[in-house]
Order: sequence, then C-alpha cells, then structure tokens
Amino acid sequence: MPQLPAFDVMTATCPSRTSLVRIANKWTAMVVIALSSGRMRFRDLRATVDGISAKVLTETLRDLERDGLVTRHMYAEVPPRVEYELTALGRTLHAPLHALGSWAEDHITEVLAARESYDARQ
Amino acid sequence: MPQLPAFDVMTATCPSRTSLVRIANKWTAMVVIALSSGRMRFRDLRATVDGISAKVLTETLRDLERDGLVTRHMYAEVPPRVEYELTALGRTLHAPLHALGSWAEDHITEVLAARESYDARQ
DNA sequence: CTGTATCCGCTATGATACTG
DNA sequence: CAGTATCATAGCGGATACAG
Repeated sequence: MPQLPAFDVMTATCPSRTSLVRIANKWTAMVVIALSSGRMRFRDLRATVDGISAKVLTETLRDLERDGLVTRHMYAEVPPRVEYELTALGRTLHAPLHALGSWAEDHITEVLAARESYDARQ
Repeated sequence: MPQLPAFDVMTATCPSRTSLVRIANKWTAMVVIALSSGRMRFRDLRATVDGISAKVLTETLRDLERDGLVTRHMYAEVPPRVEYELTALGRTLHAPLHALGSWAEDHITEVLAARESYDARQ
C-alpha cells in the first residue's frame, strides 16, 4: 500500500479545498496567466482569454478579488476604464498556473497521440 | 499596455486548450496528487479523494487514461481488483498540480482573511 | 467601455439501484 | 470490489438586452 499523501485539500470539509477548487479551474488559470504580464483592462482580458463571456469574466474576476488575488482599479472617465492587477498573493499563484499552461502546450502532441490511440482501441 | 503572453492555450480553438481544460480541474488535480504516491486501487482513491462519487472518479480516470496520463491494471480475481498508476507522462504533471495543492494549503489563511474582508465591505 | 440583469440550455455532479 | 445505468438537480456558462 503506497503512502497516502497527508494533503488537507483531499478532505472535503477542509477550507483549503475551497481554495483549490477555485484555482484548479480553466478560467482562473487563464485569467491569472494573462494578468501576469501586468495590469490589464477588462476588454483586453476578454480578448486575451479567447472565448470567455463578459459574464464569466466578471464572475471570475470578482471571485479572484474576493480571495485577495486581484485588485480592481476604477477610473472615473467616460467611457469608463477598469483595470485589474494581480496582488502580491496573486503573483505567488502565477508560477503554478503558468506551469500548468506550459505543460498543456509542451505535451499536447503526446496527449493527442494518446487520445487517438485510445479512441482507436475502443 | 503590458506585453501579451504568447500562449496557445489562450486560443479557444487550439488543441492545447482542450488539454488545459482537463488538467485545470479540481478532480483531476486531486486524483493525480493522490496517484503520485504510487499505484492505487479504485476504492482507495475514492477514500483518499474525499467526496468524489464513484461515477465521477470513473469518468476522471477514463479521461486521464485517454490522455495517456494514467494506466489501468485489472486483475482477474474475485472480488475484482483494479489499480491505477501514473504513466511517465502523468508523472510530469505531478509537480505542477502538487504545487497547486500546496499553494491552496500554504495560503489558506490569507485567502480566508481576504474573503472575510471582502464580504464585510459589501 | 464596463458592466448588470435575465433567460435558459447543457453539463457536471450526486444519489440510488443494479450487474459481473 | 469495481464499476454501470438511471434519474434528478444545481450551477456553469452562453446569448441577449439593457444601464451608468
């Protein structure tokens, strides 16, 4: 029997699980990766994170702001301008999420080959 | 204007996005972390990944197997025994996902404080 | 431009019962 | 034990319209 990892996130009732659920999410990952290059406007985020709707982007940013990962900067201009920026805490999350994005790109050939092989077998 | 990250996963139609979507997922993260300690039986995975249903665990393992991240070992015994193991490719995914789990645990205090502060403001 | 407000379908997930 | 099958439901997420 392999040694079990003593990982709190594995416990459904542990608070850290709620945090993992939020960060282990495609939209969160892409938004944080996008923001790693610096402060960005709402519309630029929407353009960068291809396919995200305004509603989902708004909700994702709100959740990130609530968790202390993102700061919201509003400008009283017309038309209005709002910029989002990673907090110090948010920047500590960049490396893990960026690693996930890099993994997806670095291994896509192997993954696609595996899928093809699997589907051919079934 | 900050420099935009030239990240394929940001493009909705890029194959690597489909891979990111799969790995940037709470269940995937927890199952891969659990399997990092070695080969495990279905029931032990269910017990380790607290709260996961048999159905979801089955589907998660199938998806991971299809992407070439997990190998399935069946034993013709009664009662049946099935073990799951990370492939070489799957093991390369452990570090990024483990980092995510560690992040959730290491920063849960800050996250909870941020949530409390945010909720109090609203 | 940056949202909010609906409406709503689809998918993810859970519960339960059943099979080999 | 390790699933599969079925059903029920919540919430994610898309489309659209509208507001400040």
